Amino acid sequence: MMRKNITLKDIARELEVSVSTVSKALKNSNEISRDTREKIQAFARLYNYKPNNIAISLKNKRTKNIGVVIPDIVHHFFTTVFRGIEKYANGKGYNVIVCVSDESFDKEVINMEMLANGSIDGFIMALSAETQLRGDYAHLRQVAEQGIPLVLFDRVTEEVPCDKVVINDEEAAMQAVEHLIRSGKRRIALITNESYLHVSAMREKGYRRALKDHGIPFDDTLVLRLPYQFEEEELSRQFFETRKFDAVLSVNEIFAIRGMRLARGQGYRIPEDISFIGFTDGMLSRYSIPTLTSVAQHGEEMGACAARLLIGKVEHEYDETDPGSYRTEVIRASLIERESTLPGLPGS
Amino acid sequence: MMRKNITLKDIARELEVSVSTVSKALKNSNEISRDTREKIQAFARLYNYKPNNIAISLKNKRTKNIGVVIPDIVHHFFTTVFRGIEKYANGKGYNVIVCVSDESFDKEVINMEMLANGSIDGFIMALSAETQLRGDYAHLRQVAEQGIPLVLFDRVTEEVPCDKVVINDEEAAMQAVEHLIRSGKRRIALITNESYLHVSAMREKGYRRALKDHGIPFDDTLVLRLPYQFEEEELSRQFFETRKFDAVLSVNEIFAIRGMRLARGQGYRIPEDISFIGFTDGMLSRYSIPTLTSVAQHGEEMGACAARLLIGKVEHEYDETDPGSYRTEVIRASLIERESTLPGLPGS
DNA sequence: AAAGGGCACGAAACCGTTTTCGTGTTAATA
DNA sequence: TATTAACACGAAAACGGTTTCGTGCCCTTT
Repeated sequence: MMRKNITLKDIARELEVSVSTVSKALKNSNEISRDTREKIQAFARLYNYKPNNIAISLKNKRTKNIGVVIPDIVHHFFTTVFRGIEKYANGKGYNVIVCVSDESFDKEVINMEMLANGSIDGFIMALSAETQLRGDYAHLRQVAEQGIPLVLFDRVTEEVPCDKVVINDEEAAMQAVEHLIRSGKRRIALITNESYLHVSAMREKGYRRALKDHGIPFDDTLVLRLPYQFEEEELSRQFFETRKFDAVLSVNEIFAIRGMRLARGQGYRIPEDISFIGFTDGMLSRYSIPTLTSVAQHGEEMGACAARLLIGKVEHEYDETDPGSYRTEVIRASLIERESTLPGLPGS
Repeated sequence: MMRKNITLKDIARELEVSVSTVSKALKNSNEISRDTREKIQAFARLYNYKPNNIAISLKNKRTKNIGVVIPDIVHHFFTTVFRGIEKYANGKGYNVIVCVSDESFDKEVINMEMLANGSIDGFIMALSAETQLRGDYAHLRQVAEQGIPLVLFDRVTEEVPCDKVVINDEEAAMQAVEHLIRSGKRRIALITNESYLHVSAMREKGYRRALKDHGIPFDDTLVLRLPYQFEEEELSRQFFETRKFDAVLSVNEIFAIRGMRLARGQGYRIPEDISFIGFTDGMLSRYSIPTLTSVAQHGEEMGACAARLLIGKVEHEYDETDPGSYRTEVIRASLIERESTLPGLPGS
């Protein structure tokens, strides 16, 4: 006895009034007499009337959906951001459609096209690695031209004019390195990925600047560049065996954790012999042995911020050709000190 | 110069034909002459015509969206399942709308109602803790009555007739305990959460059965029940200080990792003095020290299976009053052996 | 030459709302 | 009593498609 959802027309027929009357009555329009209103509302309640979202969307060209396109969902940072987005959006009555680009340019394009034809009111995205590598942002510009608001977070590019939410990567890396220097370390290694990721480049920049500011020469042999999320044990092993350093800054959590394991395996004490700091304060940092000092990115805050910017654009008019109407919000990272570093000197 | 998306009507006006002709031409209907078809198609391509998804949804009462309601998104297992759902659904041309219930009954209800009015073609859900605690499934039944297909995974209930995807929790727990027993352990502790979660209850059942099958008496003092995701260090500490055991089975990863840390803190060697096995094979299991033997739940497979079942129901007629039309798929868990357990005796 | 049959296209209904613009009735005003 | 305003409601268009059912025209057939 599957009772299909009841429509305005059904109510109108049953109560022998017109659909327009029903529609108005349900919105409590005082164009309709008190009597009729109450009768219609009672009937609607009785039969559990719920307006059809699709029809409403078609009518007012607003779906109350926002599209989120991210490179990966099984990833602590992205899910944290997503939580922030979802919470804020839900509070504003929006639903969230997620598409995963899997770090692939093509999937990113396809996903955006699927959604850009009426399914959503705006996009929140982090660019896939491949997209950043190719530097092809035509699909983003096209969406912008259609008048669909777009907010980029974390994995952003300067080549597309839109709202952005980033962390102060360069500064955060600097501060992390300075923290190491203050605790007496001088030979500081960097573990990063092949640098087509904008964020990695920024972090490396901060790393170099901190060294320079403290008169420590940059040594390229102390930089280990690993393929993205590829378990290249051999490269790392060699690095830890042949290079001498007393601290490590890693652009992500995994590389740091794997580094710590290798270092311990080779008999180093952490943090006495080698200190470690990683970016992305996830589960691993909190539960590793030793626990990992890390740069917290406040993903939930980023997500909420991105959603706020997007919904602002969706609900209010703006001139999308005016670069001045776009904001870039910086969510400041903070260093969470744990066992993998020595405390800095007091008074700093 | 925001050029809005072009519509059938625009094309029709420009080419001086009717909308129906345009519609048919674009679908390559041979009701339309070759000439006209080509002209219209060329024009459409030139102006980058894309049909409006919302209009299509309204017309054929199919949104090609599926709704996923899960208790938490910053959670390795759920995101893994989600990835499976997303991949399969995307392959079939579906988009996925995610709502997070935050383990709250009310949010679960509200989210479902938001989506049930035309936004989606079907639901995939894992029940919130609070919903299971209350045992109130009216919102699920209501959705089913509306003819909206529903698939439950992992956090399921027998009280709602629908498709389900579960793991063989009881059996997997049994096998884990047997693995411990085979490696010579006899006093096996269980760390679980307050058992209104169906899965936890099942795992405890398997734990008990394994003990019984091997003639080991069940000892209630060896069961530690922790509040859900609540960092109750004191309870755990007491447990590890006052009870004597040589192995631990934990219903999740976190409890196991925290247990290992406590045990090591008290001078126990792992796995020689105490072995550990945890459920949910996530990041922590792979990177902890020692690495944690764990029961892998194959989340991605579960997700794909759930999506397959759902889309099957969405696209084909079925009798929702016939219990025989519902399937329960069991995805078998597998034990991943790592450093936290001794290998079982050979030949087993 | 009349009948029949394709062919190529258009009109219109429909999906479920919202919203504008009448319009008939009643009550208040001049 | 005639005018007008307020009131309560309905008709119809609109959102952007799909689909059914005509229908006019031309060509073939008897």
